[in-house]
Amino acid sequence: MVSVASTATFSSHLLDGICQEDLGNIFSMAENRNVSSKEIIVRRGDAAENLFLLRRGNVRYYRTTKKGDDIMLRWLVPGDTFGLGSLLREPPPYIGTAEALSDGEVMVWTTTNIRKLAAQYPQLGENALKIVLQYLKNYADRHVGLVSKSAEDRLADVLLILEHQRGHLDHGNIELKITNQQLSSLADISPFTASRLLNKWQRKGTVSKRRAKLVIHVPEALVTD
Amino acid sequence: MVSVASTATFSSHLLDGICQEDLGNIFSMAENRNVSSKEIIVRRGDAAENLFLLRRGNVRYYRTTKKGDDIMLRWLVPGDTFGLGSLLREPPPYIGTAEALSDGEVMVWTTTNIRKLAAQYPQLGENALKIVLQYLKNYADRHVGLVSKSAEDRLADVLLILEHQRGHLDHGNIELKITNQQLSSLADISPFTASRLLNKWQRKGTVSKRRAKLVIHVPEALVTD
DNA sequence: CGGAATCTTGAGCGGCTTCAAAACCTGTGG
DNA sequence: CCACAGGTTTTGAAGCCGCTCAAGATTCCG
Repeated sequence: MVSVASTATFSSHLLDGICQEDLGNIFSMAENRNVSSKEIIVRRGDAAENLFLLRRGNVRYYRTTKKGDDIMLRWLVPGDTFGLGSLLREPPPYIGTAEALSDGEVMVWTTTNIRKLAAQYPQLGENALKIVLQYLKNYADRHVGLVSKSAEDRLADVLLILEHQRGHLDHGNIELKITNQQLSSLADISPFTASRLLNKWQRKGTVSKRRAKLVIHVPEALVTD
Repeated sequence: MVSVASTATFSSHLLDGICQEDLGNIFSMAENRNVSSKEIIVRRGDAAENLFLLRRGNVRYYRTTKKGDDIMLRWLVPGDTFGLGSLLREPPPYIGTAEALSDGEVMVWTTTNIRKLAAQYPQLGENALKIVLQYLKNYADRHVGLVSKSAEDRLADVLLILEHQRGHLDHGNIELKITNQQLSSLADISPFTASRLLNKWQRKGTVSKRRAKLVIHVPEALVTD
């Protein structure tokens, strides 16, 4: 079957420690859905009735302030999970809105199905808890950075995280499709400051930045700690 | 038995939906420990080998920046839980440091014991996930506030949260034992700004603030949304 | 080629922080 | 009972980091 072949190379922390057979069963309960660029996948405030596993493409998970500004809570890459509230008996609202940034694919489980699976495979619940705790740590880090680091350091941190998420293939030089606007939203700075900083680094040869295209040449130069 | 009597009036989201009998079993696996003011209960970075349930007293959960400033991640009240990483097979490090702010009591489970219990009572694991997701939402809220609201609005939010945590008995006028320093650390502002704002509110009769003593007279006046 | 999105650059400014110094509270021990 | 020491709070003045705003340049794509 096609799905078996495609799952062979696929990894997600949600499925850590689950054997091939069980995976088949778990996948069979999911719907595979294609999403197109700019599509809203879930909306903040709606009940988390689905669990999503991103398989292809990028998704931004964000909230909008009363003033109308977007704050990106998370830049999602293949293997990432969202909608974990769906594992609870009474799913709480989604914390943010998920928007596809490119065409992509997601696996989708309903609350009912994922809860059945979690009962059958306790590892699933454990993985979910692990992922949420990881998210929690990420928030704490970001928060500490926001009140104690400079705009420059925060943007540098974001770049390193993005590179890391891409699964640092041999040493930088991966092209990321991301705008200054989006970078600034991840670093909690203004797009203008982001532009100035990226240019500074570009002049030093640390990065290349062109319209929605970022390449990190010398990640080491961005390490601040 | 003393413990039965004392548990009767006790509630924590960690134990939601668990019947009296099972509670007895769960409690019997815990150690009851007294903590004294200023005692460090867990330290950031150590493996989360224990699950804690606060029964009496207050605890601050915080991190320290490289510059040496403390950032309070959370103000813990009776019923609150920390060290949820202990539920995982390989406990991750504690995200912050927990320090008792007064004499108090905690229940403590070891990883081994709490995992046995979670296997026996799936509700425990579900509650844990629910709590962590709640924490996640709190972080998102705080983060959005930090980048989009004024210092004044953030401090007002903190005051309302503290009041809410105290289980808003009929309408304000509860005395909270908290310093300006601690308030400012929760609101992500400087102690000087906190002092100025609290004085302003005091002049209007909204709050009373004396050395480490806060009373909120008119919570409504603090609502910003 | 036209138009929309993205990025750049400069100048001005503003909300908080920082720093210093003093006043104030509160528990303690002589 | 008083005085002292520690922690807490106040107040003012100065400064700065990064935001805001405006205008234009650039890139991409249909």
